[in-house]
Amino acid sequence: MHRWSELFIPTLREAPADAEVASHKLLVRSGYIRQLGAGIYSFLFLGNRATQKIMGIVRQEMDKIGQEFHLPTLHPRELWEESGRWSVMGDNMFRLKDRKGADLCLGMTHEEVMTSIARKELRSYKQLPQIWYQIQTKFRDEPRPKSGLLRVRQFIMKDSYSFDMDAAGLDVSYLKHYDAYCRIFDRCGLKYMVVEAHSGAMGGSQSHEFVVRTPAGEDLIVSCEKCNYAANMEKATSKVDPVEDLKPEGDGKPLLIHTPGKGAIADVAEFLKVSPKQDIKAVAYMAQKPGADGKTQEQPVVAFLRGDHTVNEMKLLTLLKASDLRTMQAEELEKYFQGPGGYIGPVGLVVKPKESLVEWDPTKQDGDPRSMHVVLDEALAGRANMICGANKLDYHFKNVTPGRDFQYTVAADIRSVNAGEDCPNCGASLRIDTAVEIGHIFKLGYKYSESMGARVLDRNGKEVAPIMGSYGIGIERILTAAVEQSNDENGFWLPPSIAPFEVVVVATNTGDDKIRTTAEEITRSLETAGVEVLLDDRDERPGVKFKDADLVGIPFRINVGKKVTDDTVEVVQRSTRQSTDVKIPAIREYFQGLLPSAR
RNA sequence: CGGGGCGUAGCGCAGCCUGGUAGCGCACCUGCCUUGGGCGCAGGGGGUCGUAGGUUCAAAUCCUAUCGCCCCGACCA
Repeated sequence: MHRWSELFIPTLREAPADAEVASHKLLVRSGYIRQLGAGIYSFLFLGNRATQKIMGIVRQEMDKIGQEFHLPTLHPRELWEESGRWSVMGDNMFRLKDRKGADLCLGMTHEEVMTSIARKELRSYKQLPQIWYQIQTKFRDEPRPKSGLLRVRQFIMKDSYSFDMDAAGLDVSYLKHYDAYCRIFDRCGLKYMVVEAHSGAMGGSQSHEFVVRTPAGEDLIVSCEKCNYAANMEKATSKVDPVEDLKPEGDGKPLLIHTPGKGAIADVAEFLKVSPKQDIKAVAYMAQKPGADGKTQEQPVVAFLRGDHTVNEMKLLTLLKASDLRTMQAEELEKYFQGPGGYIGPVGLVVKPKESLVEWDPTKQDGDPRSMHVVLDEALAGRANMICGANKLDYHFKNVTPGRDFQYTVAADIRSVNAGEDCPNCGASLRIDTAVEIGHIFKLGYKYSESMGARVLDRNGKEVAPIMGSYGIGIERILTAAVEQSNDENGFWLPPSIAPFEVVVVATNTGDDKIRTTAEEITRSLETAGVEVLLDDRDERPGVKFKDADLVGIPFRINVGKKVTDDTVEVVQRSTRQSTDVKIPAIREYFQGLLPSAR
């Protein structure tokens, strides 16, 4: 029997001053967690019970599709060099040396370890497919840990990896995960969304994020008000609203006009009495990518968008197969555009051919040192007679038509979606919300199997690399998201499936023998019926116990009080505050009817 | 890494500007009292004022350095 009087449940009347988001304040106040350092938390009794229950659900559902391993946290440098991520991960990876001076790191994720097992052991197509998973602590040296458990440097993650013979097999493994994740998050009682996600500059073809909407979240999610379209900001698109082009002036050729001091889109548009939608916005970058020698390679890129749109740098990175972007310095603008910032434009540039996007080799010069990638946002395709910078201080062009007056390397979707734009599927309005990412599934492709030399023989005796997927779930984030979605000023309530206890029995007056013994009997009776019960038998005033019961996330409370003389107790549902009188002999049956559906 | 803020008892804070006995609320301990929403009364314990150096007769307070934590931004396959 779990007696509150004998347990360590350090509840606080006030939240720590440095807690900002609801889940952080409440998890600390309720005695679930305590902070040890920036982004490092201890889980106390209640917190541990909740996370253990979450892991139990994850394990049950994952066991239906895969096999659980337990892999090392400590990884040798050589392993990560094989995949190239020893350098790619940069400062986000915790690194250390052993006594002999050998480099090690703490695992951020386990593609390398899993692949190293696969390459040693998997020999034949007959052994595939495989799905291997683990529930393990991961380490990431976040530049800025924040928001309690939402962004931390050490956290528990369920991560799994699939190995298949071909893309069709990967589809099956991917779908198995998709379904398992839905079951897991359903069972955890979360109101989640599945969104299309950016699949990364490192390759990979398809990806979904599982997210929970909350103001505390850091992900931006675009979703349709009407249909089921949903995607994260890095991936989302919208229908381009039609714009009526300006009429050509003069002979219709680009016309140089004096626009003194009007370097910003808004100023130019106002000066010329047109909408920013008639302007071409230019953003010039140096795209970066680590070279084979570990040094950063750079090449120039300019993006052209409609004046009222903004660049989605993640889309641009993906398009360019680059790892980083930085905006051009003044002298670089001068070099490539012969013009100052605010007045750069597409006319007269030296455009790299489309093939150069695939052959990412900035060291290879194609004659003209001014040549660069010119990326046109698709919203500009088909437009005519636009306004743009003339690559000359205080001058713009009118009458500029893409394709006629300037060429470009490629036209693609590189803009960010704005709230209220039209859904690409159904045309209804799009909304943007913040959300917490709780799970991510990802088609990896051949990146790791190829770079690390995993090979199996196919049916024809030919050696092929297995195709991989990787799939993650943040255990603590499930708890955090659950708290974020169900709390008030008095505390929070968890679904019974992940709450540390399903019921808290409050003996309102422990000085009263009848009340105390009845509370104990009810607790024992429910426990034998398989209900997880916490008995609050502390010698405290009722108010103290009610406040604590409201605080600590337990979904049901039984008040054992004066009504025992009537053979009656109150059952209070934390989420609604609804109280029901139940006869004591019927209490067990009452919860047996209530809980299974709520679990 | 850039900008801002904060380190004083377990938690929340005051004191610092203007140097001189370290304080308040909650929590904790003892006793009494009370028992349906953090009850009341009385008594009590607990702090090298983040750390190191400096200035001074004297430093929580002024100066310097350093460490830690929080927030905004950058960053976040």
